[in-house]
Amino acid sequence: MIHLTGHHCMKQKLKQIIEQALHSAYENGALSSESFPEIVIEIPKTVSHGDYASNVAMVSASIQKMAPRKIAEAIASHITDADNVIERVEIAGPGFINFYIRSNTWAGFLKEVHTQGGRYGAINIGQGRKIQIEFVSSNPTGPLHVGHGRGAAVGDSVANILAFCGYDVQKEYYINDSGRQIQTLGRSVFLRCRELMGESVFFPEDCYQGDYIRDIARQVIDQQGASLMDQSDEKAIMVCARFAAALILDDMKRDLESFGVTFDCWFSEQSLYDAGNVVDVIETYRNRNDIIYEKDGALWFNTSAYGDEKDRVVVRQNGQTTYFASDIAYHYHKFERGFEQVIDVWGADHHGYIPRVAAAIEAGGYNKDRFHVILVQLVSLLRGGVPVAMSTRAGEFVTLKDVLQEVGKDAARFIFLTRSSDNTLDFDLEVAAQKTNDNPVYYVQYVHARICSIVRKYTGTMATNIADDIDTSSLLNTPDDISLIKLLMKYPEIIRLSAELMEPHRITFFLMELASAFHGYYNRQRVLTDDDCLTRARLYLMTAVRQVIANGLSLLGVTAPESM
RNA sequence: GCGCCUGUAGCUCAGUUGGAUAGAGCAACGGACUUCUAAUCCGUAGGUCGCAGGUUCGAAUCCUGCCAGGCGCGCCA
Repeated sequence: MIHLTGHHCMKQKLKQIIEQALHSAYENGALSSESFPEIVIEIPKTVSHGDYASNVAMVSASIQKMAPRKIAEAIASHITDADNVIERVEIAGPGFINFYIRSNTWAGFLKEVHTQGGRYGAINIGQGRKIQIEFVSSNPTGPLHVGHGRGAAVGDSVANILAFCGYDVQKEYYINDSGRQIQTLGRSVFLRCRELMGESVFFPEDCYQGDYIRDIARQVIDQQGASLMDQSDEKAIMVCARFAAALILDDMKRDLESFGVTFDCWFSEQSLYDAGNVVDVIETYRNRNDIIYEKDGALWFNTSAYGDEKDRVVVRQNGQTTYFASDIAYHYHKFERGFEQVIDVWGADHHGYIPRVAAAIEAGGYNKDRFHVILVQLVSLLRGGVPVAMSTRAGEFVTLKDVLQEVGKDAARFIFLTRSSDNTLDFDLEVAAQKTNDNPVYYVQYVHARICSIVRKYTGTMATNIADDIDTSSLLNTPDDISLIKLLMKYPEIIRLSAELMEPHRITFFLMELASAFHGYYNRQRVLTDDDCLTRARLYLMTAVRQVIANGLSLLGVTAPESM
C-alpha cells in the first residue's frame, strides 16, 4: 500500500465522495446509468475555479446520455461530506464540478511534512526492485568536459530520485579501456615521451593533441626513466597506454567526486574480454538460428530482425571485434546481474545506437522494455553570450574541472538540471558564476538560508516541535498561508513524475516556484511577531518550506546552506 | 533520402501525458529597504503555442501532412 501524501490524500477523499454521490444519484433516479468512468480530480489553474475540480460529468455524458451540466447537478446535489472539509461545490463551464475546501483544513497537512521530514515526498514505486543506471562512461583518453558534466548531473540526480522512491539503485561507470582508442592513447603518450627525451618525432593528426598528453608523458618518464625505451615499441606503447588510462581515470574520479558524483561500480570493458564474455556471447548467438552469421568475411548480428534498420558487424574482416560486440556482452551481463531494469544515459548524438542495443537485449532473452536510454542533448559553452571554442581534436577545451573551479559545484549542477534533457543547453560561464537573479540556484538556496536565519533569531525550542500545542488551523488560513501550503502538498506529485519519467528538471522548476512563493510570503508577512502563538505557527510553516527545499535540493545534489 | 530531438512573449525555457482566460525567469518600464538577510518583493507591458488539416464537449498537448533548425545514419568509438 502506497502511503498517500500531499494532494493525493485530498484527491482520494474527493473521489470517494463523488463515487458515493454517483451511486445515490442513480438510486434516486437522477442518473440513468450506474456505470461511470474513472474519476479524475485535478487542481485548477485559477483559484476562481476552486481548490479541486472534476471533469467526471463531462466524461460521463455519452454513458448517461445527458447534458454534462445536468449530470454535474445530479452529482452535486447528492454529495455528503462526512468530514466537513468542503465549503461549497460549484458547477462551472461546460460541466466542471469545482470544490472549495474550508480554509482551516489546509494547515493540517503541514504535520505530514514535519513527521516525514527528509522522507517527505517519497513514494514507494520501486518497492525494492533492483535498477541500474549507467552514466558518464567517458573514454579514459582525455579529461571530462561540460557535456559529461550534464550527463553526470542528470544520471546522478535520476539515481537519487529512484533511490528516494524505493528502488535499489546501482550507479555504474563503464570504462572503455579496450580497443583502438586506448591503443592510440598509448601511442600518443609514447611519442611525447620520445619527444621529451630529445628525439624529434612526427606526431600524427589522429593522436591526442592535448597538453595533458605531455603531462602524462612526463610522469611516465619520471617513473620509468630510460628503461621505457629498452623494450620494444609495442610493449612501451602498452605500458604508456595502461599508465595513461589509469591516470586519466583517477583524474575523472576526482573530478566527479568534487562534482558530488560517486559510482557503486566502475566496470571495465577489458574485463569482459579477459573473462571470455565477448567470445562466449558471439559463440552462443552463432549457434542459435543465425542471430550472428558470417558474410563477406565478417560476423554480423541480425539486429534487423529485432527492428533495427540493418544488420551490424560484430567481428570485422580483420578479426577485430567492434564496439558493438562488447556492448552485447556488457548489456547481457547487466541483466545477468539481476537488475530488473537497466538505464543508460547517453549523449543524444548516440541515439542511432539504441535499436541495435535493444535488439541485442531482446535476442538475449530479456524484454527490451526493461532497457531504457535517457538521451541528453548537447551543451554549448558560452562566456558572456559568446561561444567558447571547443576543439577536441586540437585538445583545446574547457574541462569539467575548469567549470567547477569557475562556477562551483552547486551552480553547475543546478544549471544542468534547469532544462529537460530533450533540449540543448547553453551553459554560460559568466552567468553561472554570477550571484544574481539570473542564476536561480542562489534564489533557491537563499530560501533555505533565510529560513535558517529566522529560526536562529527566534529564541525558542526545537523548530519542528514549535506548534505542537497550538492550533495552526486557525492561525495559518490566510491566502498567503494556504497557497504556500498547497505548494508543499504538490511536492509528492512532482517527485512521482520526475521518478516515473526520469526527469529531474521537474524538481528544479518546482523549487524555483516554491522559492518564489516563499520570497513573496516573506515580503508580505512577518514571521516573528509580538504574538507568540502566531509566530510559532508561522515558524511551523516556514520550517516545512525549509524541509521541502532541502529535500528537493538534495535530490539534485545541491547543498542547502544555513547562511549565505 | 531515412531516423531521433527541437519549434510556445524580444531572449532562455516550463506546461502536472486532453481541461476552463497558455505560465516563469531575463531584458524593458514604474514602484518598495530605519524592518526576520534587498542574493528579495510588488506592479505594467509583452502571444495566429512553426504552418495546414483531422480526432471530440474541449487540443500547446493525441493523429496525418508540410516548413525550419540541430544531431545521427561506418567492417569508428
